[in-house]
Amino acid sequence: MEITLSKTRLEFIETAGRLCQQLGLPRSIGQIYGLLYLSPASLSLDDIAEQLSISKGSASTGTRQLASWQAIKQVWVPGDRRDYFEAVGNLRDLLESIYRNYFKPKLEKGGRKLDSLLATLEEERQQGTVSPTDYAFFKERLDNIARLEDRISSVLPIAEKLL
Amino acid sequence: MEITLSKTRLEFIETAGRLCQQLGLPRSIGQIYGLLYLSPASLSLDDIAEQLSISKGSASTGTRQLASWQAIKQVWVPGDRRDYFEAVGNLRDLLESIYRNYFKPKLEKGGRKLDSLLATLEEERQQGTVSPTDYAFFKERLDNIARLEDRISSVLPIAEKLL
DNA sequence: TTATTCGTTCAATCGCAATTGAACGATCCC
DNA sequence: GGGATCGTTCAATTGCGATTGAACGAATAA
Repeated sequence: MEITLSKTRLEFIETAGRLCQQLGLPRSIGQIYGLLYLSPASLSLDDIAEQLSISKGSASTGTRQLASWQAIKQVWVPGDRRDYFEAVGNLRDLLESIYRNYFKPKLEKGGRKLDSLLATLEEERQQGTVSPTDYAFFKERLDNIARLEDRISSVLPIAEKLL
Repeated sequence: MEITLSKTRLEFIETAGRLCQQLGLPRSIGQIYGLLYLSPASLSLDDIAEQLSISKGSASTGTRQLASWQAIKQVWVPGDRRDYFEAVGNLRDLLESIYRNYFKPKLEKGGRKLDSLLATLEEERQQGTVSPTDYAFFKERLDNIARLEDRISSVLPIAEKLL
């Protein structure tokens, strides 16, 4: 397959790559998604590696990551044993998937961590490791976080629906 | 000033540091905010550097960054020419500030980038660099992103208020 | 004035995670 | 069967950005 990327696609790929980088994700992942998002036809691993000038290893790792987030999907091309990929075009669904598979678990984990911190704090209070005034201060600040987390957890799904 | 950090504070600092790291921010910034958030008294630059075992340079850079986000504020201690810092306890306000100073500019910048991409696409269409079918495909996909961005821009402020 | 004590800056260093690329097993074709 | 073409893995490398620490200017104290 011999394709020259138009200027629009090149810029888009670059932007997507930088976006991922700023989010702390591998740049290649953004590039792969960007390439696929603006691809009328589905692409094989070798297509991706070639067009982006990245190693096949990176392409393999990146596509698997993206597929696990349901940002791209594997499509079967009859008569070809290669894996082909295409981007999930519905960004609304993608966002929903990211929330469910990424944010929500993180929030829940944060909540558990907070509970454990409050437990340690109680422990320290009983042992007298913290002064009563310090205890009161810590307790209030941790409770503040807990309250915010609860509100976020209840608002996010609503915001999701509003989209 | 000679303080021993309680277990609760130590764990909190560690957690805040890792949270920042996962968000692609310097770990030290999370640690500084964590330390200040659970500090009944305001702390000087040297206090921070010592308690966290980081260099004064890092402490200086980190505090300035956090102050620019209005996550911490400088407080004046009469008779002391050192800078003292304390965390802004109201996380609700902090979130609002982060949205206004960080997310919103990013969204606007993204919108401008998208406009420029659409412009190059039109250009390419006129030059005949892209086939009509490719053009249609690209156009639709880019428009999808634009629509999502618009919805996000209008929903986020609402979600903000719901918190 | 000189000597300290601040905070900041920035070149050098370091650490981490992304990326590479060769080796590998699996699958398909002949 | 053998050879070619897949995708995956993982140790080695690389690149980037966080961190350090010494140098610096400014402000204060002696």
